[in-house]
Amino acid sequence: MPLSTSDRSLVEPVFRRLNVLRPLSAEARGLLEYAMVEGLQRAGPGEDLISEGDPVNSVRVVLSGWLCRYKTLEDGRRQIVNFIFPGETCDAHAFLLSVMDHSIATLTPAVYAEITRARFERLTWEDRALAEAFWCETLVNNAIQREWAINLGRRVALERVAHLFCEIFERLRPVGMTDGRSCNMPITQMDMADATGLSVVHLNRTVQELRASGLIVLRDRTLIINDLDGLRDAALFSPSYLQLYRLG
Amino acid sequence: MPLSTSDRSLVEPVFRRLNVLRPLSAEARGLLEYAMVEGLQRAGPGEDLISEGDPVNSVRVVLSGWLCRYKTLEDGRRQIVNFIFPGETCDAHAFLLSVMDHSIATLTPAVYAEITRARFERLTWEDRALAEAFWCETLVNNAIQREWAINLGRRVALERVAHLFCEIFERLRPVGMTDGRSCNMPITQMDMADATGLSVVHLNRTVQELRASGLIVLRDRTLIINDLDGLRDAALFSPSYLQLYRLG
DNA sequence: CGACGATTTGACAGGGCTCAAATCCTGTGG
DNA sequence: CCACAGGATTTGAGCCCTGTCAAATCGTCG
Repeated sequence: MPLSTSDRSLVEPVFRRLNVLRPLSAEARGLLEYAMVEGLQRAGPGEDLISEGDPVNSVRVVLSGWLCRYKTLEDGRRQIVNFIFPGETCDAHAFLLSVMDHSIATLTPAVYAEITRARFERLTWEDRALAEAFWCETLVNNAIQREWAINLGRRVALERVAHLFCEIFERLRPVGMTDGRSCNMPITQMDMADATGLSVVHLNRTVQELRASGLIVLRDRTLIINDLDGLRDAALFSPSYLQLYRLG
Repeated sequence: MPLSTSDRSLVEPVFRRLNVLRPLSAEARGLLEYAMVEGLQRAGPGEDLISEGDPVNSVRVVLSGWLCRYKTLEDGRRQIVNFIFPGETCDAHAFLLSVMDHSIATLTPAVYAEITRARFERLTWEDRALAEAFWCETLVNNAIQREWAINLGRRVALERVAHLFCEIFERLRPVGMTDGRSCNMPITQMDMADATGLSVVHLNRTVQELRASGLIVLRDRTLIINDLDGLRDAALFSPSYLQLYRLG
């Protein structure tokens, strides 16, 4: 199957990301690209791609749209435990365990590539750098998860929300989804509340406080960071856990 | 080097744990045991084994004692993001990234085995089940981290502390460190506070509330769970994320 | 016995939640 | 093009959960 230009630009975020973690050979890129284009899928907003308790039989690579990992309590309380942005992989290795411990849902319309477990294992078996790149992704995810723990456990509301904005911005940047000091912010305040462990009402008031301080503008599904250093200070944000730069 | 009986019993928790994740061959067990016994180390309580920002050049397997992963904010606020119990591995694959994003410290005196990166990679290269077992450990850690996110973000103090006790108990059980409905609890309330994102004062009051409800006894560094089902209900605890049982 | 850390208690303040309602936005159908 | 519906955002009021500060008590170890 020949690749169209639009397919190429669609899969580009994936390689941008993986390349930061491990330099990939042209062959590896070709094989992965081919596998992804064959498994292209679309989903609307608010769809569960996979739910807690489901067995895992494939790997999904997000090409466009925002997704989240979340868990819920019996009484409906929901916590978004991480976001998944274009170029990132859900569950690169989740099939090693028996079932999902959490759910994955789209927050916006999304395009992703679904690769069967067998095919994914063949790909990573044949190319060590590719395998390591995917493992590094999992490890970075782990690090993000830890940062979220301190965010939820030890930062106050204003710091938490500021930190969320810093993280989103820095994670979107390497895949080319920021524009100077602004980026798209296609999720609802409800989603932000569930990501920061706050109530919607208080999240809203906290966002207004950040607006009033002049650090950000959040309007029309767009986030503008007027003062990145200021926002970082307010958030006690230090991006090293994101492993944004080429490793040693 | 012939192994003494005491060495054997020391490394037993490691194999109990790994065997749940992947059945290991006698050869793999032998090689790993040998590597561990060669790298035995001791640490006192409250020692950092490795700190945020440090490069990683070895893998540590905990044989006895309790450790924690933690992060701190500039102003000193600390969040324990996970515990490490006997039989568990710190950083099985952290060397794939450049530096530690968090610190690891002992909460009690501890014995652990330090295996160089090269040796660890040789071991896991030669035995696929062993490699997968270690990867599964990392994935389970990931799942625990996610559960902590919902604990910190969406459970109230009483639920959080109850959940912490449930998790500790269930993680100690498979390595034989529980005794009926009780287990050792060698950490301070300060540590529990930093693990649950509460202040020490409020943690203390919450523990008293759990005591008053008759669900637990916590005294003399020992936790007795009088009513495990009741404690689980109070915690909204569901242990599946711990992957305690043999997979597929 | 003294010292120091851990636990506990008290008093008080405030950050964040809940409930409720108003307003704004967006997409849809007439 | 306008009316309307439903969701998202915003505002208000009141309360309570949790944090802070300070001091007392308990425990342990030298």
